[in-house]
Amino acid sequence: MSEDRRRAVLHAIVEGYVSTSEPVGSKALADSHRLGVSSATIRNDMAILEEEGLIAQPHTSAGRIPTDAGYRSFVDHLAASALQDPHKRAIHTFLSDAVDLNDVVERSVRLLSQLTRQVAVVQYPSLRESAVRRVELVRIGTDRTLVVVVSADARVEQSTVALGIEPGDEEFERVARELNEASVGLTPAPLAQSLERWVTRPGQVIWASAVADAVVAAAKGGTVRRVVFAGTSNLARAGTDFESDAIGPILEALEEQVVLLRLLHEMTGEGQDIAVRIGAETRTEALARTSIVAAGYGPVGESTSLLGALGPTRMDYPGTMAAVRAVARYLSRVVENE
Amino acid sequence: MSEDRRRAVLHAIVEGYVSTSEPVGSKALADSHRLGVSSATIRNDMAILEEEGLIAQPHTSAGRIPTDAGYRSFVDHLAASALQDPHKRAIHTFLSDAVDLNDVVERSVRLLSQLTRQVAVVQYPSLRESAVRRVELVRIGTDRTLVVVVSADARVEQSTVALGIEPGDEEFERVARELNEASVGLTPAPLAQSLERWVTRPGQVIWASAVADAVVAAAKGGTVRRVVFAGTSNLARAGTDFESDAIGPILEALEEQVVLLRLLHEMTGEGQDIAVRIGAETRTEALARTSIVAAGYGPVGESTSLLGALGPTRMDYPGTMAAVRAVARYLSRVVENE
DNA sequence: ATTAGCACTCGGACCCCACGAGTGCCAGAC
DNA sequence: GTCTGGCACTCGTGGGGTCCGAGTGCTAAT
Repeated sequence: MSEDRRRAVLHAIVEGYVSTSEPVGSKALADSHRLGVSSATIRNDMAILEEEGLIAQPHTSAGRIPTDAGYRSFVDHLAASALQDPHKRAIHTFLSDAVDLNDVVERSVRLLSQLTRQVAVVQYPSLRESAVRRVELVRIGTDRTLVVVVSADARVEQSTVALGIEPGDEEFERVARELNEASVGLTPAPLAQSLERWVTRPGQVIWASAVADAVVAAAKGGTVRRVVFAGTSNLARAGTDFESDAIGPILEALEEQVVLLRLLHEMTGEGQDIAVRIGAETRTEALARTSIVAAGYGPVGESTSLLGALGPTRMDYPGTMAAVRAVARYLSRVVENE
Repeated sequence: MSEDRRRAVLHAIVEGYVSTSEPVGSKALADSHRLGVSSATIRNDMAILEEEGLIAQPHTSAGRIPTDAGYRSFVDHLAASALQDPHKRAIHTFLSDAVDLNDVVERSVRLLSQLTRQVAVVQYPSLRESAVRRVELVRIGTDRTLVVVVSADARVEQSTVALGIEPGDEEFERVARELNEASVGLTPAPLAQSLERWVTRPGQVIWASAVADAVVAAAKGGTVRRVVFAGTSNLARAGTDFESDAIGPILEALEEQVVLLRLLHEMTGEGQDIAVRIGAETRTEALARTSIVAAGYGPVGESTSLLGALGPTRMDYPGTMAAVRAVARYLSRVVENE
């Protein structure tokens, strides 16, 4: 059956093009990849692959390069490959002595960018719902206050609130105390109810609701779901065939966190443990020549946050996927324990 | 005296080259810049400027471009120019509704990158010494704890500490209470003494010193002095004459925060309100073709933190300096009030 | 179904040359 | 002494033409 060989040819083309970044011809394939057939046969297969839209030739007298669809077929028929041992060790030593959540995320993103030699992206984890441990009000100026919420799972959220009026010190202290009494030990849902009651108490100060809203928001953990990235220099590395005018839009898209977030979010709706978007599949003008490999991570069962790697369409998919998978797995474990 | 005119010629060359990114010739200068002299005279001046090492020609039959020394002379003889009004308004609207310190820094760095159309860099502010308002211990796992220090000036620092043993709940609560008693209301210096006494109390638990160290460190505000940047896409913008292989090293240098920190630090040791490093003056291989404009900011009198803009040597120095100065000033005021 | 052979295509490298921007210098004017 | 007009010279850029060879598609043979 030539079906299998055609797939082998496609694989060989992808691998060849990825490693050399030059179109690969039928002769080169016949020589190096010991497929057991002659170049003429390969040419026939190539003609079919081209008809199917999986490969293309930049110009008549050149070899073939994979199309987006070609890469797609390649990754779809890829068996999960394991990460190399030295890399595994790197993950361990790199992440094991992180001091807090920020640090974990920061280290992860750097690590991932080094392993993949691509741009790495890590979304801050959304920890699961947990009870409020303490609420702290700190006065700023005369009519504003900082609200700090410490949750039982060691998260600290803060935000500032404008009070509208200038409460006396005594009133301020009293409200802070009452607020704690109404909040401590509660998870978001009951917390919201409890504070609702607290705010509507007869004689309650008018700035209570502003503060209560801030506490609820902080407890939901949800301020903004930030994304950090690292390894942008890999975009300009020799071997990535980006022109300098192609790099600009990519960097813009990265800084435009909204775009990334939307994209990552779309990608995990799909159920698999790891998702790949190739070229135009990103449906983003600036990223038309890039691919993204993303995986979810988080406590077992609910992988609620995302991380991934972004690089040229012509990337090492197996290696990148292995690295992303490995880091996601490790990070899940870390988040679990925190 | 031709001295003045030579300087005018240099200025004109810098301005011309900055705006067109093409070497400027004597004829073009005579025509456009109405210096009142003919191209021949300008040629003579150019010959002298070239001897002085302020300008150079890429090849024999091309115009002149400024050397690093030329730019240096240009900025040294620059009168401080004011920022355009619309930009001033932009600063105000952009920064006025930031919610917390993180947000302020984040917004500042974006703003600065937009104003200058360069890569903007902002170092996190080091707030002045202030008293500890509250210390919170939150248990993580069995033998680790999160230490949260809230200071009177609305800063929140956190770090995790390994305890070495697994204290009982009751012991844990007691230590937390005592720790607060020994800490609240103190500024770093007396705090250190107080905690020293506390740790050496007879019968004190052995993990007290680890926690105390963390509190002192947090109170000093000093964890890590992070640097954030934005606008990296400006490096690849059309008009910056960076090749894509020049961009890589620059991005690397940016991610390598150490390099930036050292550089920024060097720059403010010099006393002026604003410092400029041009090309090779950065003494950093990767940044040989870039310039940095930096200013300190912080509470009046002590501008302890830094921000700046980084771009190609061929940058708009007056505009960039005005923007950096303006943002630094505004940020100082914000930090002052927080 | 595979292979050997062959004519054909076309992009890239190379060379050559003309063009013109820009220079340096000199002799003359103010 | 300073500036200017003029002129010969330099050299990088870009257009046009040619050659080369990698790689192809097709056909006939196995």
